[in-house]
Amino acid sequence: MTKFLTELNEPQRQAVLHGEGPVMIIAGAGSGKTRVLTYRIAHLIESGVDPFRILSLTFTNKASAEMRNRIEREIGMEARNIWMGTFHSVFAKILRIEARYLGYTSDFSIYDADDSKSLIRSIVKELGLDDKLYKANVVFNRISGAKNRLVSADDYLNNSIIRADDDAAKMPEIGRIFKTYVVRCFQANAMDFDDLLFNTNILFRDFPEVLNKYQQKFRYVLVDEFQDTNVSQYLITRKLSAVHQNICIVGDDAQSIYAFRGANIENILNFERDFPDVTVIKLEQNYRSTQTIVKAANSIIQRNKSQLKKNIFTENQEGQTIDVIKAASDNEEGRLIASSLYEEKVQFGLRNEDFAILYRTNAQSRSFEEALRKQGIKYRIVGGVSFYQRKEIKDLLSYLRFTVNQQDEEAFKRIINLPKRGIGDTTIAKITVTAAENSVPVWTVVSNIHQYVNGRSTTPIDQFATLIKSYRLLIDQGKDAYEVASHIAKTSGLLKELYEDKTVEGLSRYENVQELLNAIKEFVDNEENEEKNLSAFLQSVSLLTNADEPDDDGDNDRVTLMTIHSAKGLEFRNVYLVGLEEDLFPSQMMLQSREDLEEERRLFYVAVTRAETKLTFSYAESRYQWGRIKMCEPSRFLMEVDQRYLNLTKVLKKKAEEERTVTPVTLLRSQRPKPAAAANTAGNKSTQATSTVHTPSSDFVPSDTSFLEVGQRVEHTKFGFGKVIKMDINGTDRKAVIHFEKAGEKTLLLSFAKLRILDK
DNA sequence: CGGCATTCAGTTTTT
DNA sequence: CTGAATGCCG
Repeated sequence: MTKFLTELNEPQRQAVLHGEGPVMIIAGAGSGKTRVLTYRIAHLIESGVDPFRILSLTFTNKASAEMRNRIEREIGMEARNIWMGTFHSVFAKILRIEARYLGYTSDFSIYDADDSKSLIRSIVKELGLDDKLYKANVVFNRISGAKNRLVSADDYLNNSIIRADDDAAKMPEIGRIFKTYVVRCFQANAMDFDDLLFNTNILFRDFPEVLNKYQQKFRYVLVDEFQDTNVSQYLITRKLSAVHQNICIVGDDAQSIYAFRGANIENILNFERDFPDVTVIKLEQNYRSTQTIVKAANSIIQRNKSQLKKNIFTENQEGQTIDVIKAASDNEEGRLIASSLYEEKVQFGLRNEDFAILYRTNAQSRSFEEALRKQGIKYRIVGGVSFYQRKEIKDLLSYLRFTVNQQDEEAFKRIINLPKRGIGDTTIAKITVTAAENSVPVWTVVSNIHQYVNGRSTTPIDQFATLIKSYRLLIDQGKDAYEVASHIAKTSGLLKELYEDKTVEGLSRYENVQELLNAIKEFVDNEENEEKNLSAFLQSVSLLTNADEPDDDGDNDRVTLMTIHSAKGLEFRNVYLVGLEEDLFPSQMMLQSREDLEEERRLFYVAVTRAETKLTFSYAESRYQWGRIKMCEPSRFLMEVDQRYLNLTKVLKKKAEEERTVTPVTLLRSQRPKPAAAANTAGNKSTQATSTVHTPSSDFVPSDTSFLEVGQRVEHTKFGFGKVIKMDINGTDRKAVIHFEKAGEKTLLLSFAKLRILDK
């Protein structure tokens, strides 16, 4: 026990050894937070606390698995018994146990975002509202936001401020949709992600005996990544620790990047108010990164107005400056990064797993995949389209879900006519509407179809009902998840349909379904799982996320490609932070307010602080999007970093290769002429040439997104006016052939930095 | 009802 | 460009 205490610095030791009472640990990036949490839990258990009475909440399954492993290494198998997991998984578990209090059964389904949106779409249609106006995405976000603030549908309808807001957005009926949505979820015996937290709050609010049970049970509550909790989550933890007062929260306000999901930095402030005798410990020494990286990171984050005061420092070496790579296109960016990575690997004898490529959006992975594959560098993508989101997987899972929970309307809608059995949209709508009108689950209508729909061809529906009943029987006979699932896959016709599809995609879909069946087999064979039934499997699977997928083979020496969001909590020797272009990062959609910009800046901070030894930035001047080329400007964040820590040599080197169409290297932004002025210039040679006024970034006025396409009139600072006559967008790189009037000849342009797009 | 053609919107990040 | 949603016809 004492052995690891010597490895710790003073505040770390204090955090580990802190006994009873609330404690808040403000842990800067790279300050050994996970180690402190691990040791703290190990210490608690070694000093006699029953692992069953420790609740440890994290944000990702990965983080919790990681911590469990590390604790196991310290104290052995007892670690298994700690209540440890994500908020969603832990409270889903509790809700299963206590489901009857809320009128649910323990077999309730969990709706993912797709299910929720699909339900919202049906409701909008049923209420006769305009689906152009009430977009599923928007409505879903409103509802989700409300639930995360613990605003129920009734509260929503009664709140004049919210209603005024909706009226202003010309969507006065959102409250009604919300209300209907809640009723329908309940009838379907289903909860969405937000309900898992919302309903836990309801459970603890309305049933004090249940709350008391868990308050007594959990003597110690620990919350990691506290800066990312929303109100709903905070209230749960506050209630749970109200008796013992042993709550330990760990977080870093500078790394709060989930405000879009309802995370609330104010929770940290609320915490000090709600637990006045809290001990605050700050971990400020960074053990991860070089001086340069830490200082660069500080220079970024200090621009944010809202932040807790702390001083992150390191005693590590100074290290290299941050390379900046400029590429003409997203494909070139891929190639430059791949070759830089290769050089670095050879020069320093590194392994693939020492590298990470981080980007803002999942869609950016493509060019890096291509380039790495060409270089023969193995990589792994975290995120993207999740295995469990694939159509064929969701289809089989829907069969399983519906067999377990026959009230599950969304699962029903997926499978009722799959494979085709002659039941069309009209019939399906009739069934769901009838169910809603009579306030009964869909299954009641389906299994008694003659009572509800008279006349024609109800036979396919009867057959479907019989089929499901036969599946249900297997569960009631006590068959395990694998037995039931493989029987369903074989007899439902799903597998057969895929098997007969001999296209490449069809083959891979077939394999995917087999893979799911394998996963179920593994689940059943796993000794650690007490329950082997289908319900237990579905429960475990519904909260998995794309970051939790197993590595496909044993080869872990791979470069990691992922979004910055998924990189939180991780560290790599070398980090490439790519796609540093205005509107992409910071995201255009984020630039509504100062708070939004600050969140993007924290995201940038998170990315930078993932790097241990070497950091490289890159950006592209043009990007392929929706079959067109989009011009890009360097991100304002590149200019916000203290320039002393940047190394622009790579940019300069590129300049030599790139010949005639090169932008100045200085990280200044060229101001775009106002659209009105641009219209006048079009086709008028006598107008003065493009004035590229260089101004500091703070003066930057966001321009309209500009696109290049065939027929587009353009102006180049050197070649004058021109017109795009051909675009090669299928090759490895995008090229545009442009006819310039002044030059009198066709010119192949690879770089578009000095090209101005004129209005049509 | 099912199949085919056409239109249209969409890419922020994740539990 | 792609995938989803809509519309039309047999």
